[in-house]
Amino acid sequence: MKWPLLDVPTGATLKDSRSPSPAHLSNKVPVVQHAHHMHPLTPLITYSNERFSPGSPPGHLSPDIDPKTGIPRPPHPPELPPYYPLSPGAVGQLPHPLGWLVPQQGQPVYSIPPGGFRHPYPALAMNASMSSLMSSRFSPHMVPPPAHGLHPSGIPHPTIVSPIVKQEPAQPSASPAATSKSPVGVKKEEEKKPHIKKPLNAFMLYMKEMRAKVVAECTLKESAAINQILGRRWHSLSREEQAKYYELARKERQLHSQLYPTWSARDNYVNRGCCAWYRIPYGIEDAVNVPIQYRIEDVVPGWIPYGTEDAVNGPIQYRIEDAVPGWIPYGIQDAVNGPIQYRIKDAVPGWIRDPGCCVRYRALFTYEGNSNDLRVAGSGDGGLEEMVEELNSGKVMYAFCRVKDPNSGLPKYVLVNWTGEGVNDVRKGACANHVSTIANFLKGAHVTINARAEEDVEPELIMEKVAKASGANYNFHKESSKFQDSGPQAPVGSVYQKTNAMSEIKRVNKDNFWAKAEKDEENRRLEEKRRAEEERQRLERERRERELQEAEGREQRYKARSNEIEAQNCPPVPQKEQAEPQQPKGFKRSESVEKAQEAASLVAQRPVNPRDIFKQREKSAPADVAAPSQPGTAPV
DNA sequence: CATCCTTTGAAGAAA
DNA sequence: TTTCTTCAAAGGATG
Repeated sequence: MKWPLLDVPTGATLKDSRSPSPAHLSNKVPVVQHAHHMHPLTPLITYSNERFSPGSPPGHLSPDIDPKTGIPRPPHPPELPPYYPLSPGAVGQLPHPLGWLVPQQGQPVYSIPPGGFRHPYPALAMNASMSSLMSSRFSPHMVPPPAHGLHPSGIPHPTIVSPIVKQEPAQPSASPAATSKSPVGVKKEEEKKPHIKKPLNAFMLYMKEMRAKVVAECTLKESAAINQILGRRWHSLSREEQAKYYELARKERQLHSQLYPTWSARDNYVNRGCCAWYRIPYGIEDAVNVPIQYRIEDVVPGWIPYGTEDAVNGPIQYRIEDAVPGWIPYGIQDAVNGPIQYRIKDAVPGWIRDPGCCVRYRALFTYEGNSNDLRVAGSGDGGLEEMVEELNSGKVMYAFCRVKDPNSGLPKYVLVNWTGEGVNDVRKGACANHVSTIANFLKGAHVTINARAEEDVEPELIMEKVAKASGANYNFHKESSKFQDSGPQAPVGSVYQKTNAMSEIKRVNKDNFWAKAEKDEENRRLEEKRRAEEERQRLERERRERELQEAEGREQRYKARSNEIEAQNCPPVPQKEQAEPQQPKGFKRSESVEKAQEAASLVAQRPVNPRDIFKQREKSAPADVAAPSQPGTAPV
């Protein structure tokens, strides 16, 4: 889902928190972006199956000969390998694998960002090779820190990229110049604050190494398709083969944490910190002075969009005079009282389903004096107990509180219509007419409770009702006896006595008038609730249908692409489920005795003889050969 | 030109 | 503790 309202003019564009990073918010800044074949962490050494064995020091950490280049490599401390793999397919395009020996060609590991970090190796003893590296390439103390994340060699370091890619959308300093991709603008930004990338995980390392190979082997160039192939290949790798990438990833993380001890993955989040969830410019300044930014075409004079939109009615706007710094209105308001506001830090980024979803805390509403103006009397993070304490026996109040459904564990919202015992009857009657308005106003409520005394709002009682409302664990013994006497009391039978209408009316008028009125009101509320529920279900149904259609579309696209991948005659993807004879040449799983045993056990569990499968495949081979000419019919 | 797509795994936040 | 979200890379496809 996109934010239709929020197009920040400075270029510090907002994004949906659930969608991938926009390119300009991620790392695709040409001036600092490394070539795709460059590993972020010094791609100096190629992976080699023969030379790496998990559990023992990696082969490349000892002095040996690079099988590809024939050039000897120096030793390295095993606990801190500064060298990282190089994509084999990219060897020819890259700086020499031993570039670190040749100034201007190699890249260091994470360079020291300007502004300074702590010593990159706080806990490491420096051996001879290490010290030589440090003196020539690593020491931030001896070499002036490179500006804007550039290595002293002049080669931009891939791990540190322009800060603009991750800047907060609402940064006042985000000038248009800084957001352009001009080298000058980027450079300036980089000088201010570098962006340290995440260390690559095992799969990313694998992907980096294998991508070029896969691309070379098939005609598909689209990365998404290549990634699918790589993902399948990754799963087909043996544990030993994967282990080396996990090990490399582990070392990468270790090195990263040593170089950037204060770095956190959260630093790269577009929205940082709990109080910064809601980075949506909402038209007023919050406590940290986020500037006013919203799309001009969404502005109605005198009104401000608050960052979300109703699926049906478009942007929800609220009056400027109702804005309260640090607070965001739900966008729902009645005719008189203006919007209910909630704290920015309580906002859920991305969307607002209903008011209840936004209320991560309880809220209490009451009237302003004797007027009908509703105001927020209090709010907080406490539960029902705290809420009960704040109910005033001299006031009419409405409490909205989130609780946890004891059956499902899901959040439920409770609306308490509170009429204090000390409220005079005239006021009671007047406010009784507001109940339905309130119920409509706070649509998210799953349970509504009409209370006059503290015993009506016992947390246990409320939770019982919540449990009942969820439909599970229903226990009629727990049913309140409140309304039991309103049903037919007399037994049906020979002793049945005809009801005297007049006396009944009299009795009702005298004794049960208020009870009846309350019951009528209750019924009305139930009816409204039912309608609201129907509406909700309708919307939910529509949403499901929409999602279903989208899913079908995706499925079709996926199938089409899969067919295309097959039709492209890409390198076969070894499947663990397939019989051993199907394994492509060079696949080294059989090298592992453990794997062979595992495979044997799998074969033994098969109800069908793999040999038969193989024979069947042989028989159907001619048909398969014809498949590429008909991509649409190719097996997925 | 900006964004999406697509993969897995690590980290952090939220439930 | 479990679940969800974000971001790492890549570059063609898409709007």
